[in-house]
Amino acid sequence: MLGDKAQGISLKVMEYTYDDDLEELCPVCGDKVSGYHYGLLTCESCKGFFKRTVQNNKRYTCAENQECKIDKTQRKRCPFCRFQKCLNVGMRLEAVRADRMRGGRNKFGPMYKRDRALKQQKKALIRSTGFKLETSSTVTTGIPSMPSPTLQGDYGFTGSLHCLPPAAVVSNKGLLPSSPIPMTPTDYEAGLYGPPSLGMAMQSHHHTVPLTAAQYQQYTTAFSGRAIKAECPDYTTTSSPESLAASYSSYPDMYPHSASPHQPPPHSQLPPLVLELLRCDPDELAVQSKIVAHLQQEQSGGRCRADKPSTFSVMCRMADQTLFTIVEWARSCIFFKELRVGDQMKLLHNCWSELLVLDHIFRQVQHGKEDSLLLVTGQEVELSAILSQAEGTLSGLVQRGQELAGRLLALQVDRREIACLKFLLLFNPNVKLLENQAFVEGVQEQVNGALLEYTLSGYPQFQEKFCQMVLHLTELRALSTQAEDYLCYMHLSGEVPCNNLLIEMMHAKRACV
DNA sequence: ATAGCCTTGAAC
DNA sequence: GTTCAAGGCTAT
Repeated sequence: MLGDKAQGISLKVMEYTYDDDLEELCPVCGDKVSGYHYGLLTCESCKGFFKRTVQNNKRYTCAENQECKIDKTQRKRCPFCRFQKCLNVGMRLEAVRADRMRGGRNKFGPMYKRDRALKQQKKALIRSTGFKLETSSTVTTGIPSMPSPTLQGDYGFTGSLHCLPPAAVVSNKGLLPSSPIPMTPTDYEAGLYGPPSLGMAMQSHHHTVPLTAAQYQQYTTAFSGRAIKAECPDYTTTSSPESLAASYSSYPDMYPHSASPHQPPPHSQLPPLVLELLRCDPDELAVQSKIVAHLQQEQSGGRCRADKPSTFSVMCRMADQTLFTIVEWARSCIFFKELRVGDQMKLLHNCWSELLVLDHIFRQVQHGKEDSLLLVTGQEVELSAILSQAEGTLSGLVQRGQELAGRLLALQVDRREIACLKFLLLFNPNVKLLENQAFVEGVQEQVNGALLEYTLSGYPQFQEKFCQMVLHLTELRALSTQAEDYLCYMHLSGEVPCNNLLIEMMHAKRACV
């Protein structure tokens, strides 16, 4: 068997053997793989199913618990769970063409090629060592790892993430749908390649199905057990102020914030714009589940270089994935999606680190514990563990973040306000060379107005709240600049994992300043 | 609606 | 010219 393989390789020279790929099983249903489809190797039927679903904008419901087993024999039974699984394993909506153009190649081509090369490499390594990579520790990395007994359990993605502390998995919105991704028995690693780069994500806007907010919600809903959409009126993405006003009068308060004991203002006090911005927010559990799934795949597949990735590199990958969800969020946002791609990129290049830091900070606000961090994966890590092992600059950054989180917690900043702050960071009128400067300024003003109105009516006992929050944005910006500098330094020292959207953003930003 | 097979066409 | 991942077609 091993001999046959080796011969196959030598005969086919260095060209990858297509048959090797086809040996794999479809990550959705376990059927025979027929090639790369919409981002990864899948079978013909799941390819067709995914295409039909996206093209025809189908909406399914699950008659059970949204956790139906999907295999070759049962895949027809629950299209909801099948589609959920398609998304969870990483099939890409963007690869379904909006214009239905046939033939040709898309932007995923190089990714497929890279994935093939990686698989090939890995197979060669397995052949030469006789082991599966997961159990071999022959290859080491130049990256100094920072092992810590307290951290290993939390950071180690080597096992499944069953080690998630229950408290961390439970959020204010419900439960994470059991184990995010049951990996197939084969060492499936379609998630190895990272998310498409920003350029790619942006370009795909022109040629593929743009992710509208409504679709986004539909898809994110598919991830989580909890349906946002089911709880709120279904209006289209370009809702008029009237329809907004009409719908929010009967709106349930779907975003209770858990961080503070303060009762958030009733929904009747929400300015329509605040409500709309809130609606753009992705479901945090959906995001969490997606990122966990991705990291898990990366971990199980990408073990070529190190058998225990360093804490820093794991953090980078988390941040990288978070950044990808932030880009996705922006792309689906009201106002933002009206902009030309050039402006979108300029705005994102300007504020990516601020959004990333705000995301982290608000997670800590919701977490509400001074002495531990809640990661985007839902894992909880003792602050002392981080501070004791992280190098000085990183410790400083973490602490500075904790201080800011503490101040926002004291301010009782709620989810609605964060939704506004994100827009204020995104629509920064100081960004140079914008094609549509006036529009960006207009959005900034509108959001400012809505936020002010919201804080005044929602927290009348606290007239200063708006000013305080905006002041904190200054500290947030300073913090994110410091974080960027640190990332740059680490990048130059060669300690940041490659193919990283973080680095791409950093370069893009530095190039245009 | 599903899934196997067919056609198409940009990248190589 | 070849590849192979898109979309299309059509029995089941």
